[in-house]
Amino acid sequence: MSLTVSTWNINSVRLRIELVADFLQATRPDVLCLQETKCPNDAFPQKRFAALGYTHVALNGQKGWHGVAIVSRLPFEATETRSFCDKTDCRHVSVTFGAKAGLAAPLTLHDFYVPAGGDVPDPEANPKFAHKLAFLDEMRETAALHPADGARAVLVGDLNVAPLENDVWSHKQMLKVVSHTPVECQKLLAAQAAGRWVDAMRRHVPPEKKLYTWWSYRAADWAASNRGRRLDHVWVSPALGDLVSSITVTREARGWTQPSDHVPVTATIEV
DNA sequence: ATGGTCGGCAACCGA
Repeated sequence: MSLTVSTWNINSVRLRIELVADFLQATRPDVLCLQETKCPNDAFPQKRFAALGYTHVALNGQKGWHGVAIVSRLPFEATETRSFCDKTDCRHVSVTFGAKAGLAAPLTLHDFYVPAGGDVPDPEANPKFAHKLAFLDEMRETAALHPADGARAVLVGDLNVAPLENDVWSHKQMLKVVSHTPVECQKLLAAQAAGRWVDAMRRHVPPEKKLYTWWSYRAADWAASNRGRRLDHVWVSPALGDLVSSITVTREARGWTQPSDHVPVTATIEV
């Protein structure tokens, strides 16, 4: 069977619930992972998702900012949230699919929202950048993010780092801009390598080609200037490396009315 | 070289 998983930094799920509904009705992924829900769990628009067929929900939200959520048409065997850097920030939720979803073997899905890191790329001067680097180090060291041989796992989310040269509009001009500094890129790639994760988006779009999932709100004309970054990612364990049959970046979502600055990324996995 | 825009929540902070 095919499993379709979408990831989208929605920048307030309550403000943009109609955009989410439109996307779900058009794309019908089995699972949608959201970041920056900016919504406490008791205020999450769960009924709206249920009406769209997404009756299974795993939440890790808080008031005002951050927050992640997984909504699914398929039931979970288990859900989990993890905290990083000894903070209460809501930046991770994971679910495991299994027999209840019709899978012969379990599959774990992690949804991440990595700290943005502020403006100054110096951990001495900027505690937010220090937090981002520590978060990436902890991702690298976390045993739960090192799938065992043969295990089926997917890691998606807004990782807030565009690690490759063609993940940004200008590698040279972005070298000192938070999200593409060498230290962040190296730490993100180290976390990826430590878990033996496969970058599924770059399996489908060669690294020579520009690929973006985010465009700043500050551009006068985001589409014309096209100064994008690939901040959102889909990683799969080696067991799934050859089983991702499609990757779709819904670029047009950036042009919808009152959009998020991120667009959805959808992966189809032959499980 | 600089400033440009959002969202939450009610001042600015975080992105």
